[in-house]
Amino acid sequence: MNDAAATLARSGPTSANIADWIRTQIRSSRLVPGQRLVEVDIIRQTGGSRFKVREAFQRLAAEGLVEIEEFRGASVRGASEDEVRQLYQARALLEGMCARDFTVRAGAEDRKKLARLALEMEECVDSNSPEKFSRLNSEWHKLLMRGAGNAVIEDLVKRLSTPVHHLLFGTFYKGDRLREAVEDHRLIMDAIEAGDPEAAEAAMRVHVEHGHRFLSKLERAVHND
Amino acid sequence: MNDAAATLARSGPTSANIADWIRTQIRSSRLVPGQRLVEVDIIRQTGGSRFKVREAFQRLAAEGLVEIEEFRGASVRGASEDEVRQLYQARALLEGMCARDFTVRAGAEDRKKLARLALEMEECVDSNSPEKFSRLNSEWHKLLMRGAGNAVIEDLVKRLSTPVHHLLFGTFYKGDRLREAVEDHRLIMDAIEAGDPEAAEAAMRVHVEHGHRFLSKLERAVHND
DNA sequence: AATGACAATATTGTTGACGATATTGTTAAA
DNA sequence: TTTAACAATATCGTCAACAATATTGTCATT
Repeated sequence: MNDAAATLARSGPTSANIADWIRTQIRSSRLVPGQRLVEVDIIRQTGGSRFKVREAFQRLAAEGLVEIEEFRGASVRGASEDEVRQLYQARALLEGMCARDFTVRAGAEDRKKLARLALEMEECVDSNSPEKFSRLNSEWHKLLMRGAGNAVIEDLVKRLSTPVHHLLFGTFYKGDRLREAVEDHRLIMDAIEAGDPEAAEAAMRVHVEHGHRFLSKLERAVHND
Repeated sequence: MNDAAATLARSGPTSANIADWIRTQIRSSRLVPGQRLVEVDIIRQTGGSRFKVREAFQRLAAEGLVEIEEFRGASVRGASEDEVRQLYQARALLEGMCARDFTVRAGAEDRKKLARLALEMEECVDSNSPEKFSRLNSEWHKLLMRGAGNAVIEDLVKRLSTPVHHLLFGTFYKGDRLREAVEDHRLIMDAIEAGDPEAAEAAMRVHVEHGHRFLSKLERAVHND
């Protein structure tokens, strides 16, 4: 039994576990922006103590995911359209840099793994399995950043991504978007394999910008319900 | 009396105040990497309650500024050479983008303010006042990002900067570095005033990279003591 | 029925006490 | 003198009770 499991067994989830749980709820839009996070509810659903729940709130507040008001507790913070734009611009720059670095610096194993992930994702389009695609996609982006030797950037991008991913879950991934993403990935992989860092960076920027556009369209569609 | 002051008066500093205080201590290297942050000490020095101090720790941990180990509490987290490299690369990209956006989007007042700040900083070189220079410099960078309409990026860059600024304080700012920075700023201002966003972005990247080199030199010098 | 004052409840903020763990100091044996 | 075992202290993690505030419900008045 590892440490985490041991801790879990003797005294319920840790504050980090609870924070993760909340993050997941937000990403899957079981918790929507503006919604209040009542301590007792979280306690019931996670089994954590009140103290740990509050610690989790603090961490999430520092990440900008929730907002804490005096005597009103924590609530899910939504991002405005302009904030989303800035976040995606930042991502485009940072991931673009990673694509460039990966082209130059990555080891042989990471290159192979990245190619294999891309292939698996292509298969997901045919078999129409958006959840698997979503998971592989996260893996792919993470591997690209870490393989480029930029773990700090990876962490940063993760933080940037959380507050806007509440729409990109499960059934929302339609066939068109999947095909577009696969096409983008192929361009990036080609550039990497050709050893062309400039092209890899440019292609990655385009890819992230595509994601932004797709999200904007989605939000407009939801808004016009 | 504003809200913050009122709160302060009736019940001591808030957890955000304490977090700020700790951040300042770290930046001014009164707290150095590896050093443990003993709760009682912080309580004595800030007047906050233990609960609030711990909340502050959680926030700082989420920002990556301190590390929390079980039963050993919080300690200041130092950045490795490679982490510093990644942080500066991210800054170069993000601030470069802001310089570009400022050139295109900034209002007339912000442009004027930015130019005035740059002038004041030039005077600081002659009068040899590094603390004032440092303050104005922060102002200048902040204004550039906010004037570009990228407040989220500004916040992000602030977080990126904190863990590495412990050396760039007070007397470390030598005349050479000041002159170099002023020269960089002048190039950036020229590009902005000429309405050349590409040049502004490029000049800003160079400027940040200069800052990185300077810091590296400093660390090597300190290390060889 | 609509509105405002007031009470009841729900929720959060704060404090203090207690147990758990790490760190330091002490002593005795090799 | 050095080291290992043990005790003492310092520090941290957790919890439960209480205080402060917000929210909701009720009732009388218009």
